[in-house]
Amino acid sequence: MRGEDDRLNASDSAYHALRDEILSGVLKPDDRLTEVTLADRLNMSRTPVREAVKRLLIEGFLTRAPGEGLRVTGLEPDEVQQIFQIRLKLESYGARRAAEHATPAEQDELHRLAAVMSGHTPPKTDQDFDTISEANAAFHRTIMLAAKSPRLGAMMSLAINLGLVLRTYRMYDDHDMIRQSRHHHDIAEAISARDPDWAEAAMSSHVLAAAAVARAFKG
Amino acid sequence: MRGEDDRLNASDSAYHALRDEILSGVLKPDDRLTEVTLADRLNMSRTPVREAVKRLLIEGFLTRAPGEGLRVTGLEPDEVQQIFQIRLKLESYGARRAAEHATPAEQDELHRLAAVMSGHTPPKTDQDFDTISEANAAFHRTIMLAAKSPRLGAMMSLAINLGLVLRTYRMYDDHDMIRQSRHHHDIAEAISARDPDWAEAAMSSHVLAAAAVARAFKG
DNA sequence: AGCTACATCAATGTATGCAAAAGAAAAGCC
DNA sequence: GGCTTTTCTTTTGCATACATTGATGTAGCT
Repeated sequence: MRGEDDRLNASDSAYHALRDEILSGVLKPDDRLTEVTLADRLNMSRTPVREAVKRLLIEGFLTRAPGEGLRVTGLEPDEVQQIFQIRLKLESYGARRAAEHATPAEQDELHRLAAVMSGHTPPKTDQDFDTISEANAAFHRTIMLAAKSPRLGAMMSLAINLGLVLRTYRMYDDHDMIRQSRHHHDIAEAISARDPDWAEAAMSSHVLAAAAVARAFKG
Repeated sequence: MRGEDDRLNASDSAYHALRDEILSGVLKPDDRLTEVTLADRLNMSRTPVREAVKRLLIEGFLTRAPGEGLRVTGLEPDEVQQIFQIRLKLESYGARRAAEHATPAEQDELHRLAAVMSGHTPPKTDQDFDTISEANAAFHRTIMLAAKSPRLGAMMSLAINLGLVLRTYRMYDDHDMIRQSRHHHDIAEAISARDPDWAEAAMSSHVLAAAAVARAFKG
């Protein structure tokens, strides 16, 4: 899943490149951008850049000033918590539905991913971090698929994109990551037990814990 | 807000045209489409159609079959209820935030819109229907604005688009519409009272009532 | 006859050129 | 000198041509 930018089409790689630059802070809030500028920077024509920009506009990462160009949307401190609130509601609903609709294969996959995560937790190397990060993303994606709701899927992918703002795992210390890993096991078990209430509560707890970490984090 | 298709750019009007055709059933689920076909039908080039299609893909109204073209996404009966569940969670959160952040002007606007609705309820003419429908949309949009959260706004606009599936007001009888109108007054009052719990509960009640109507509706 | 390889076609992806809208700056008018 | 008008520039919107990809079918070989 990494280093395959070549295999992606230009439109998608433009989208990811821009989003990463926004999230990582290379493009700072209130920076003025223009489609041609971006196309030059990414060595491609305006067309794919345009598509990427349009998507980022819809998702709220960019805003277009009428006659002036594009601006990176600033992220108020309060907004991080709002994003967690939205994820809380959508993901806990997703977990509930997953408990109702997950196939055996999906249940196994969730347990496997949870095991991968705990196997590398607490992380010792950057490699561990990458593995965990990927397994984490796959875990949540699998739950979304198991929820068997294309519409919810569309919403969640947006919310998860927003959630990427917090991909800075530097916020998490060892204790936090161990807890997070345990939560994933809880969620997988709740889904295997086909217990929607448990799955919803476990996911809520998981998201709220992450929100608390983010709230406590300074710097 | 009506009859101004001319003032919209091609890309947006393509989006609305296609979405309306999907929602109204002109384009039926599993219909096979192609970008050129659509461009011809709408008398424009592929470029704006492409943008519209991409957005509809993101929103889940269309899906792209790898080597085959585009398909209109079918709407399982269960999915209508799922959409209501999503709206329930997002809109009640929006109402909560609106109660915390609405300006006096926004509060007045909500009361005004609620009054417009009840003034035309129960509707006697198609004109009344249009007025109500518009005031209803404006009401929910105002709450979204009052919530003062661009990210939530992005999510809600997606959810509200999904909610358009239910714009068929034919489901509602007079009794339902009177109740709906009363709910809007409740919500406006809760927000004016700056009572987040009340606002959230009132909005939940409102959405769940609509979900119940949809569930009971056959044909 | 069955399989492989190549040709062909349909659909999407990308580049580029031109048109239109919106601001900003400069020139003319009062 | 201040205000209006015009033009120039910047940025986005749209169309068209070309490239690429993947599917289908057909011919040739075994």
